Amino acid sequence: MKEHENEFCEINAPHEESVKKAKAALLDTETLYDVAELFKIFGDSTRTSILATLSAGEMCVCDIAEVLNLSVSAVSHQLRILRHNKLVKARRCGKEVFYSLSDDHVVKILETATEHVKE
Amino acid sequence: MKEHENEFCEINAPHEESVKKAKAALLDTETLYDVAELFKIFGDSTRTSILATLSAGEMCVCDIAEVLNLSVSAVSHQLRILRHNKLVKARRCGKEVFYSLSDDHVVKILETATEHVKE
DNA sequence: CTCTTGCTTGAACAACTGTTCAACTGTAAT
DNA sequence: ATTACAGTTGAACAGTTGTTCAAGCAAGAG
Repeated sequence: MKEHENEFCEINAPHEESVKKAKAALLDTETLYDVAELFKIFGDSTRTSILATLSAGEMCVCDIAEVLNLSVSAVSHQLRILRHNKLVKARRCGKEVFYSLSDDHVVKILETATEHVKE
Repeated sequence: MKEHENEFCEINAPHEESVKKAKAALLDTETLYDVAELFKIFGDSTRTSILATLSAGEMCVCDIAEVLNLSVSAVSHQLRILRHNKLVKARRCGKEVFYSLSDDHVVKILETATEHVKE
């Protein structure tokens, strides 16, 4: 990110205009970073599986692990990430902790992507 | 993924039903994997930046690098990934290679996520 | 209190990812 | 043919990520 100062396309002017336009239209770095960060959360099949499972309704950690054939620890670790990113919310009830989707957006995003994948 | 065979919630029946229901409603593993795979592509700020840049129109590698202040090599590597996942398409014109979004879906997905991030 | 169960957490480790660097290909101009 | 430029590619490296394991915490039962 430092030694390409002189690497302009030296061919023609149209490029300069194009570059200028693109730079102006570009979202701010922070927003792009946040968007990528959001996608990163969805970019793991364990997490998407957990989210898909929770779209059927509230469920405790142990049952999620059972449904997905994962260790309780692995599920808990991923739920922590989902929790911190406000994609799921937790509700303690005695010894159990029930998790559910914190937002309808989540379902929508998943559905859209699923459609896209299925073509 | 092997020593949690006996880790059922041993409290009550409702859980069993819940588990059964969730298992039935769950998308097949392959679809979930593909969805996660798609999100993984979007889950890197360099790639989302490239896609956002290309949403302004066709552009050559050198110019993308210029807009985003990245090395040509780094951009090329990421474009390769985007190309293989059919998110962008390439068009050679003399010495230059122009890239563009291969699908309006891409823009839509990015826009939706951006809205979500901006709350 | 102690014991058990449901869940969480930190450390360790392996697997993966993105960038850089250097070498290379393809195209056009001299 | 030689040179220059636009872009690609493979290897190497550092940084990140997800799982497992073991230890711990919280809450109800005895």
